[in-house]
Amino acid sequence: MSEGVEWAVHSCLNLTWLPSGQAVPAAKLAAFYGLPAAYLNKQLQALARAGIVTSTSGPRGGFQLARSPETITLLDIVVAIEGADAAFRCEQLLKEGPGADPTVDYRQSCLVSQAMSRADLAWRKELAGQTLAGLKAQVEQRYPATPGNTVNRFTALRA
Amino acid sequence: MSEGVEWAVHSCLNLTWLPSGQAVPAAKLAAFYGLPAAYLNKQLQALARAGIVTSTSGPRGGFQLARSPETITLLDIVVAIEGADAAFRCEQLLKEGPGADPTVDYRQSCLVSQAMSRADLAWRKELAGQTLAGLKAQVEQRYPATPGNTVNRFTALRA
DNA sequence: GAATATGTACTCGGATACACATTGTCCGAGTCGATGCGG
DNA sequence: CCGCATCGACTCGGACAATGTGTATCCGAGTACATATTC
Repeated sequence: MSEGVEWAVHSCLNLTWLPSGQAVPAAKLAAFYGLPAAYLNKQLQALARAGIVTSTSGPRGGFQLARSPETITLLDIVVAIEGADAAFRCEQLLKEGPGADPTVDYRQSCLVSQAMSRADLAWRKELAGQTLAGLKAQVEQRYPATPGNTVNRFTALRA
Repeated sequence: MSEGVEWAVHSCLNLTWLPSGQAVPAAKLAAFYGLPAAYLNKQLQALARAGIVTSTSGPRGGFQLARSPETITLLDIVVAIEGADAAFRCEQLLKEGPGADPTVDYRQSCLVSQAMSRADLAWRKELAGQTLAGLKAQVEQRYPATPGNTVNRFTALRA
């Protein structure tokens, strides 16, 4: 899986602690973890295309969450970065096998493909069950200093 | 995910229908689906290293299942080809964040990492629940002609 | 003093290189079976 | 006829290229703010 997923999730989480309506430039989100700014920008663009964040140009511009953290799941973020395709893609080998029917879509009927799809579905279900708001709550309960630390660092980067 | 996984699963499944003790060369397993022989051979080597199949050199040599299909899961095959690493690998971004503790292993304590691990675990659990024997039984029930067709094609390839 | 035109700095966005992993190919080491020879 | 040495063909195994995807970077288009100018 692409490394950008991790960056995107942590960056979105950081955005949840900032006052609503405030945009943060990619450069600051990147500096927060010492990441390459231009490349993180690319990932944020993907999040913007997926409707997870909104982007604003010019001074005082940047990125902010497009909707409430309760409505953003980890799956949303992963799909935005990695694409919607399943990890296992059936190439329909059975089309070349004995007793093959050219009219059949083996992505549906192949039992191997079905088993892989079930696993993929279980994975997606687990990710879809975690919202950004839920994650935020967990962090705040376990590490109460995090929200304050985060805001402080962002203001410090303002220099 | 690597395409070799699909090839490996189908090839292993084909092996379950052949008489026990009979080795099949990689060239025939590849010809069965019209795959590049040398590259499939590479994947079969990985299965051999993982103890899923055994390899025999020389005439009448080839590959055969190393153990009973009841003891071979889809997860075993996927791990043999793809490696044991999880799809999401935590790079411990939090080490660069505010309030970071250098002695902490954030692959364990980071809640993002934990959520991703749970999803990965659900995926693995689903794959581990499917044995080669179970898959074989499903195919035989739904497509009773498959075992015969498979053996016939392999003997035809003997020419 | 207020409104407006202008300049400037800042931000995203896409186009452009680089690196690595996956995919694909090839040839050599080893092994088994067949064959021919000798007993 | 039987046993054995030799030969040959077949198979895996790892080393060697080609390709595609992910990673990283740079520069241009657009925007909002601040400033200077004019009424």
